Amino acid sequence: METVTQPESLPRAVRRRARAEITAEIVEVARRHLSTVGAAGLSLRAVARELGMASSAVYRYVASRDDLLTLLIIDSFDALGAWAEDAERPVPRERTTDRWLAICHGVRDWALAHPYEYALIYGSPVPGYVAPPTTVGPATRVTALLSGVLADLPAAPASASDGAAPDVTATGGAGDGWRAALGPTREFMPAGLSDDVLIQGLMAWMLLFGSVSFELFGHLHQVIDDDPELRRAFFTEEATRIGALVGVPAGAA
Amino acid sequence: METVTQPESLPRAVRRRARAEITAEIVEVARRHLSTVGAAGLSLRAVARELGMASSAVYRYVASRDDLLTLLIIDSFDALGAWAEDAERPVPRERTTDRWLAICHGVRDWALAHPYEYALIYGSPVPGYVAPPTTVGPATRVTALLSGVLADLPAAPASASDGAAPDVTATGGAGDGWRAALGPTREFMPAGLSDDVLIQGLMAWMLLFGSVSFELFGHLHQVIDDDPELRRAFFTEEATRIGALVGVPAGAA
DNA sequence: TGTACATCAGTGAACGCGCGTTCACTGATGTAC
DNA sequence: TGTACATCAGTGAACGCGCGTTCACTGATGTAC
Repeated sequence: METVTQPESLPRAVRRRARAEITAEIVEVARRHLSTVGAAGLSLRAVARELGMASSAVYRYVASRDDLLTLLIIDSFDALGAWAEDAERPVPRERTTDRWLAICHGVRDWALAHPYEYALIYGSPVPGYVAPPTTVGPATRVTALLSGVLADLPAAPASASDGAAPDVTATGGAGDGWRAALGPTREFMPAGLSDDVLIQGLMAWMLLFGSVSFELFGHLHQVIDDDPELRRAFFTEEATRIGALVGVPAGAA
Repeated sequence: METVTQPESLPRAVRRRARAEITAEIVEVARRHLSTVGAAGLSLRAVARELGMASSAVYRYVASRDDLLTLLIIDSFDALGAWAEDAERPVPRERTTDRWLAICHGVRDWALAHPYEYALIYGSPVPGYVAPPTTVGPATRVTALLSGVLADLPAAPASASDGAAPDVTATGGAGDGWRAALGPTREFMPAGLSDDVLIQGLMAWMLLFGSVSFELFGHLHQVIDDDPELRRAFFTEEATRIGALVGVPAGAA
């Protein structure tokens, strides 16, 4: 009766599930610790202590401190991506401006609610830590959302038509090296997009995260009013203008 | 003969100079350590060790580890500011485009040459550390340079004339809160600038540092070609387009 | 010119702490014959 | 149904390390009378 490739015995499956649950609990506690102590101060022992287990026991679930960091990074990228997706989902597909704003605000709201996780993924690299390739997938979820909106724009996205600056395309003497630099981006983007669209898109992406980082890391202190409502209004205006850089119409859709 | 307010005895002055020299040496060593170990890992004991003095001796010069961090932060802002100033200085005043590019490249070059100092001032905040007001002055040097260029633009800076997107000024329904949020900025800028000019300037500023941060913190991996020359060309194009956002002409001046 | 005193850079030991990781082990649970 | 074996979560002690900060002190140098 036993087939040759019996898939997995039941007790083994139970154990595996338990493993996964405890690993999740470890990551969860680590995430909380991150919020008080930062990435560099994160300690396996402290996590174990809070979970009431011997520090050595954690090594059954996590290979090393760096491994735990990796789990946290993936988790954070995923949480941010999911949050932004949730923010966009209820908006009807044709309301591209509102979708764009929803995504931008989604990123900012998540960052404000999870400042240390945001700093973990968009702040200074942890010295001595190298992110493994496992982390790149989750990192692209927001990018995918943003370019999804651009793909749904009615007219030719950006280029000479709307808000974007068209006459800048030809560089002032510096040459065309920047076009070659776009190589890796072109791999991941739908074919046929002009260099101009690509670089404007990248700049919009960097400006979005640059703005959120500046706000979160305190560089808007004594620059933009501290009042949360005003900050939000300022960001809305910013996000609108960022959208305009890539052809998202500014007026209400 | 002795006047009432004798200014300072010579030996006291000598001692003071010695103090300043040793303090500078401590900061210098700390800066080097920063490059291998990051802000969170910076250790007074390690610095003392390298200087060949007892760890307790450092406390004659520096009140605490946080105090040393503050010195490093001020130092870094100053170094970045000086570097950018040096980059702009040789460019003739009327060549505004070249000045703009020189400043942008100055920021980037310094950041690439001093990644950990850059991360110290523009990366994640160090948990538990609060920057004292002493640090704000040096932090504004680059900003001053950038707005200096804008002030020298021939026509009305930005607004409806050139590359910037003019029709975005009126927001799509979100209201005018963002104008109020500009309050602190208006204090530090020459009077008479429109809200539009201010917000575009802020966005240019954030995009400049956002771009440098993204490159330095590894977010351009698999996005922009790794080749340093191509990266530089890409940044030149970016800086040109950032300038266009605030009315810096794109063509060769 | 000489002596009592003040200043102050630097020492070295100590306090009390936390860390990552390894290792031999116990003991419960499942597996194969 | 029963027994020998394998798996594996979890323990607790240990290794070897580094940290920030304090404190009583030495000893050179300058100062005031």
